This record gives sequence, C-alpha cells and structure tokens, in this order.
Amino acid sequence: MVYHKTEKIIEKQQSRKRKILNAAREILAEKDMGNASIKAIAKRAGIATGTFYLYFKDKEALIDVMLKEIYKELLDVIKKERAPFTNGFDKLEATMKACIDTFMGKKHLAKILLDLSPQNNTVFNTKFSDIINDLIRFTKIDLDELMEQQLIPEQDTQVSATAFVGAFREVILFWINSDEPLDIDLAYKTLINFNMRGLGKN
Amino acid sequence: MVYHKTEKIIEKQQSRKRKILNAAREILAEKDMGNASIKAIAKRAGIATGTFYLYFKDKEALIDVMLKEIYKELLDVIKKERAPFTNGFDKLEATMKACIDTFMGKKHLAKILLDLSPQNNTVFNTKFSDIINDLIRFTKIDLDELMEQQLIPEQDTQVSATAFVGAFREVILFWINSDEPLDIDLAYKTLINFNMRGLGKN
DNA sequence: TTAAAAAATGAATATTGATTCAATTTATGT
DNA sequence: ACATAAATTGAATCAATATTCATTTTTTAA
Repeated sequence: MVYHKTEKIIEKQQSRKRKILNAAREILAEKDMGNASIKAIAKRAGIATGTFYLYFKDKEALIDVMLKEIYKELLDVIKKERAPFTNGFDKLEATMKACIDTFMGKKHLAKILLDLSPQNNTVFNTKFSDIINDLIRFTKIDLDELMEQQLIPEQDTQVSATAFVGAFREVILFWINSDEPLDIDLAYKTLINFNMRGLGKN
Repeated sequence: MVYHKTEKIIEKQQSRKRKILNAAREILAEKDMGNASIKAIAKRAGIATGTFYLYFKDKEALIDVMLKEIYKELLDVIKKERAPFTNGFDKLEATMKACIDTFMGKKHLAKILLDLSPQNNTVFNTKFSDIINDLIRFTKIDLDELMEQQLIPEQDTQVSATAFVGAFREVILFWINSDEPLDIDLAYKTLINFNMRGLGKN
C-alpha cells in the first residue's frame, strides 16, 4: 500500500523548507557567521537536526539553493530598474541604485552576497565568487558598449568593470559592518560619482 | 644545573621559526587555502607537528605574526615610494604603484593580504579586516588633504577612500586569481586612472 | 479505529583538525 | 663519556560539526 501526501502536508513541508532557508539566511548574515552549523540552523527553523536532511541532501545543497535564491532576487530588482533606460550611463546608474537600495534595505542579503570570509566551506567560496564574477561580467558588457560608442575613453574594460564592482562592494560592506554614514545623500552620491567618473564619463 | 643555548642552537631555532612562517605563507597563498592545517604547515617546514608548538603558542599566534610581518613589508615599500613626493596626487599614485609592484612581484603576499575567504578562523578574519581598514584610513588622510586644498570636489572621503581601496583590491585579486592581462600597461593605467578620476581629479 | 507508511527526532557516529604529552633524541657542562 | 636539561617527535586526545540511524510520532486509507 502506498500512501499519498495530502495538500496540507505538502504545504507544511514547503513551509518547512522555506523556514530552513530563511533560518540559514538569518544566521549567515549574523555578525560572526561563526555558528552557521546545521544544528543552529535547524534550531532556528524549529526542527530537529536530523530533519534538516529530509529537506536538503547536505549543507552544500542548502547553501547552493540559498545563494541562487538571493542572487535571483537581486537580479530581478536590477532588471526592473534598468528597464526604463537605453543610455549606457543611465543603465549603470540604475544598476547601482538598485543595488544600494536592495542591499541597504535587506542587509542580510548584502552580507551574504558581498561579504567575504564566509565559512571554511570551499563550496560556499566558489559559488560566492561565481556571483561576484557574474556581476563583473554584466558590468563589462555595459562598459564595452560605452567604449564602442566612444562615450568613455579607451580602457581595459575588464579592469574597469572589476574596479567598478570592487569599489561598490567595499563601500556597501563598510556601511553594513559599521554604521551608515551621517550624510546619506552625500555618501551615496560620492559612491556613484566615484564609479562614474572612474570610467571617464565626459 | 642550568644549561645555556649555544649560538649555533639559537640560530637553528631562529631559522626554524622562519621556516615555519615561510611555510605558512606558502600554504596560505595556495589555491584553495583549504589545507592550511598545522600538520601541513609543519610538514612543509620540515618539522613534526608537535614541534610547531615549541615555536608558537597556537595557530592564532602564527597567523598574527605572519600577517604583521607581511603588512610591514608592504608599508615599508609604500613609505619608500612616497618619500620623494609632496603633492597629494603624486603620493597616491606612488602608493598604488608600490602596491601593484609589490603584489604582482610577490603574489603570495597579495593573496594573503587582499584575498577574501580565508579560514573559518575568526581570528584571521578580524586581523585581516583590520589591515584593510588600515589601508582605507591611510587613503582617507590623503583625500582629506586633497579636499582641504580643493584639488578634488566636495565628497565623503570615507566613502571615496573605501571605494578607492575596494577597486584596487578587486582588480589585484582578479589578476592574482586569473591570468594577468594581455596588455599590462593598459591594464595598470586603467586601474590607476579609474581611481584618480574617481576622486574627481581636475 | 487501526495497521502500515512516512516523517521527525536527537543521541550516537564519523570526520577533520588543533593541541597535548609520554617517549625519544640531541645538546650541554663537567 | 656521563648525567641532566632541553628539544623533538608523532601518536593519542579533544573539540567542533556534519551526518546517520534506531526509535518515536504523525499521517494515510481502509
């Protein structure tokens, strides 16, 4: 005899999976990140340690799904914010604004997507740097277009895209890890101007 | 009866301590950093695991000494390169050149001083980010001076110093972790220009 | 309401890596 | 060369976590 899950059970299980993912986000975003153990995550999600393994193959699988989810959330916002613009500079600025808004609004997301020094977890590191490289790649596409149109001077766009993302990341992380700047407007403007000027916008 | 170390023994012990420090550098700079275990470090240094603890109180002490050493090496080069200049822009440019030369010349040093995702080691992370913050602090001093002299526009110098260091770090790491750029001159120039223009140099 | 199936539990096990320590080797001073 | 101190060794111990699994609880379908 084979039993079938009822709708109610399916929902409960989905909700549990979500609870685990949220617990993982919360804990990974916390100050030291140090105790992102399965035990701690399970506890936060309100389940027993062993139950975790009914929902995810192992810790790696959890991290994989979680990173993909939050990365997608970010990309969706970026896409939406860029949509109205055709000019390369406007698109770049929209991207930065989308990132600033998203990251400052959901700091846990910034902490996880941008912060260095995660676990000893090699897997995490690989996936993490894939994401940063992705962001750099997207930026480079914009820059190549701008250079093509001679709106920015001749340059190694791989380098400037990397610098662009690096500057951005370091500043956001600074804001996340310390206190936000007193004069938010000046601070945001400084960051955006730094990157735009850095490219050599005329 | 108390015995006293001969000169020969003192030298041998100093050389051993150095060997341990060098082994640690080598291993920490390696691709995955994953096996920077005491066992591996000791083996590389040509001693038994337990011997390590005759030279360092624990792993943290080793990392502390090692980081201090390589950070000092970097600062010494920077100081020397800046010495000839009084103009703020020249000093900044000299700093960047010193860093590029040092990091590209001794990649292990760059890997350790700039690379993210070290160990699960909380201690390492703290010391590591202290160094980055230090570099940002020094940069900010230069920028405040430049703004004071109205050589760069009004800006949040904490933010631009952070962006400056962040851009720099990401690019150097990119070069370290992937291949160096084809056109080295263009690449270097792009990085330096990005940062100088970013500040709003007239 | 009940028996079989599925899910959940958490204590036990496995793994990895730091640290210790009894035993051994080497150095010192006579 | 000898007796004692100091240094070295590496296997054993400890600690922290991921993962498993025998047992218990909940769900399903008659």
